[in-house]
Amino acid sequence: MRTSPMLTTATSIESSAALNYRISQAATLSGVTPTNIRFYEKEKLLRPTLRGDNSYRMYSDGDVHQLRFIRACRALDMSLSEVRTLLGLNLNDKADCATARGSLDAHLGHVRARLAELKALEKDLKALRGRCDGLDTTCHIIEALHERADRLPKGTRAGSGKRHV
Amino acid sequence: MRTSPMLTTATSIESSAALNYRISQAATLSGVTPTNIRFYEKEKLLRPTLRGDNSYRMYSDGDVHQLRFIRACRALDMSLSEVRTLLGLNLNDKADCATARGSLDAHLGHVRARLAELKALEKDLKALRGRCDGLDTTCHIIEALHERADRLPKGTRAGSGKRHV
DNA sequence: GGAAACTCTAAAGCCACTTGAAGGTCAAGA
DNA sequence: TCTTGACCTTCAAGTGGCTTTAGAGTTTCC
Repeated sequence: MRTSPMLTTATSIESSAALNYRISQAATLSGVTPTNIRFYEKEKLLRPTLRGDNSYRMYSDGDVHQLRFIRACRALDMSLSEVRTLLGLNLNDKADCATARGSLDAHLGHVRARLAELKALEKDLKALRGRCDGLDTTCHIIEALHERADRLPKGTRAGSGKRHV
Repeated sequence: MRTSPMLTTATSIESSAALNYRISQAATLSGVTPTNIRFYEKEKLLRPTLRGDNSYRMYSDGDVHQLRFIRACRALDMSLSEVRTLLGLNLNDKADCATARGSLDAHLGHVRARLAELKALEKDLKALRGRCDGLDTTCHIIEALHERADRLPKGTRAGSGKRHV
């Protein structure tokens, strides 16, 4: 990786912030892959990126910060739409603060719900696993799975396509 | 829902098991939606379904059991490919039993890993939430999120697209 | 001047479904 | 007989958050 590349002049730019980085440098600085940066742009988590003469995307320190902000939110497992909301909020606006708190509360609720599901799941799987040590002539795991199929209540539907551990 | 429909004769069928149900009846009995049954067929979790003269799919009690078996596995959050494996296993085969145990152990491992992640996440979110009650002039949640962005280590990548609470 | 390393775009693949469109089949009622 | 509407059929596209692939242009280094 080059440490101080020759930059093409970014002609289409008037703004004050210096556009010092090409996409892979922004990637290194932010910890978000180039492909993923383009994806975030497409998803409007980043402003339409300014381009140099060669049509290469150019990024400022502010852009890098924003990418890191997105990464911090994603590390908290927030959805991109939650992140989009958070990105637009003003630090000193009471209403925006309420929005942030609401968003966080909702997210925390989801996390706790999933946590409860997974705990129940672990218990269930552990019990199932405990039934079989492979020494017997019949496999008590497969057996129990078939018994389960017969006992299944009407209501319990299969997963809704979100999760998968 | 009709309780005893006039069945079209299933001409293309020699097998012994009676094909008593149309798709929506199989759906009711198994708790898997008709659309989802067709999807499972496409994904080869069900044999190519036998058809009546009108090309309607027809199901036996064994098919219904198999659907419920799939549902039981999905309720344990197994992937369709894990389910596919499990479906082919013989109750009285030592090797198959080892396969079942291996599959379950791996799955349990995934669940536990995710559980650990989510626990850490909850703690983190709780701490973040605790920073702000909305009474101050600046929002300490938004603030903390931006600080986090600046402190983020290089390595920690955003989610890999599997989860989301 | 040539090769490597970057950049670009657009499209498809992943998982487990769900939704929608456009049409065929069948039993009951007017 | 004709219509209504509840079922059934197929194929395609949408969901989320990416990754991967293909094909082509640009820059940098030797």
